[in-house]
Amino acid sequence: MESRIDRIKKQLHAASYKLTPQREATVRVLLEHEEDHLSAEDVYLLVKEKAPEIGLATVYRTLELLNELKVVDKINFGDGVSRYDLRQEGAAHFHHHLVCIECGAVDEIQEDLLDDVEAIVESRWNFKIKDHRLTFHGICSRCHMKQEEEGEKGDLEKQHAE
Amino acid sequence: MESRIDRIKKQLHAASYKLTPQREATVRVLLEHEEDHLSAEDVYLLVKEKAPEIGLATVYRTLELLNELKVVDKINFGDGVSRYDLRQEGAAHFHHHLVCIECGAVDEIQEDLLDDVEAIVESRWNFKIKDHRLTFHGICSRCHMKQEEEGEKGDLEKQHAE
DNA sequence: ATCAGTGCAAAGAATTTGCATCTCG
DNA sequence: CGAGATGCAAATTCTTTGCACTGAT
Repeated sequence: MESRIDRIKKQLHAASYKLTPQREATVRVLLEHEEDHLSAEDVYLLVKEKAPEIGLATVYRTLELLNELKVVDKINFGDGVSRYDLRQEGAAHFHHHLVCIECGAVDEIQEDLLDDVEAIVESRWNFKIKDHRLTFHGICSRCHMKQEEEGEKGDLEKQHAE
Repeated sequence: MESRIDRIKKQLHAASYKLTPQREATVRVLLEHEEDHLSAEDVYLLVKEKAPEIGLATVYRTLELLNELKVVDKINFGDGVSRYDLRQEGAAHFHHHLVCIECGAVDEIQEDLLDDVEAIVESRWNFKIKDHRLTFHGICSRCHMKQEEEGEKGDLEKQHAE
């Protein structure tokens, strides 16, 4: 069976780029941290564990390249750094994110859910959609549960607190 | 009738901030360029026309403040700079954007359209949504039309081109 | 008089670029 | 071999911060 990395290799070759050890190491890190929304610096530190000679500039150049090839998507959650997220194989569109405003966790939604909305936008605004970015900001299930626990405690403590 | 700027003034005061001339000038620029997705630098240059002594740092500080007060939303279209978009008065959620990958134009969608999707996300992922960011990337109606015109020309020119 | 707000310049952080050197195809 | 890729350091770009000063209440 053809591995994920082999297919990425082919994509590089198809666009006449070389598969250098540095690029391979970078891709492997991305594959091993698929759900982690790594920044360039994060990727750099992880790649460095296996290929210590690599430079940060190379990581930036590789991520930029992978972004062009649509192997990764560059995303920005508003915290000053770009993050790089592997695109699901065969996914027509980019997946969505749930950003928790309490704990900062970022979860992924692979389901598209936007078909209806996109149909409306395409027809009503006459806009040919090629891709999308959808992020929800709110309270994740974990923080939600935590708050409920504290809420129970809070009921008892209310008399003492300010 | 109470003006938009008066209401922003009240919001500032409610949070015990002053509406200084610099802040007022900044807000006015935002009001006058409501659809323009200005960067901090853009705002700075525009404010400078009316209040030449203002410093860039003050603009950054004001925009940050307005962002905290939810008067503006800070957005990022992936071009390295943050942009600041006035929130519609009374809008529960942030509006959406259409970014044209041909000409770079950014149009706004004030309609929410996400009610159904949000209901699904809230129940299926148990995530309490507080806000969202939705951007579509594609070809805007203007570029679309332009391309069709060129397409017609193209049919005639095809024999000559590479 | 106080204290938030300001302007300026310097600092900081993220990313890009120039260039000599190396290496994949 | 030779174009493309790399590593390093310097340069850029965007944004934040320190600090002395100003201006309202």
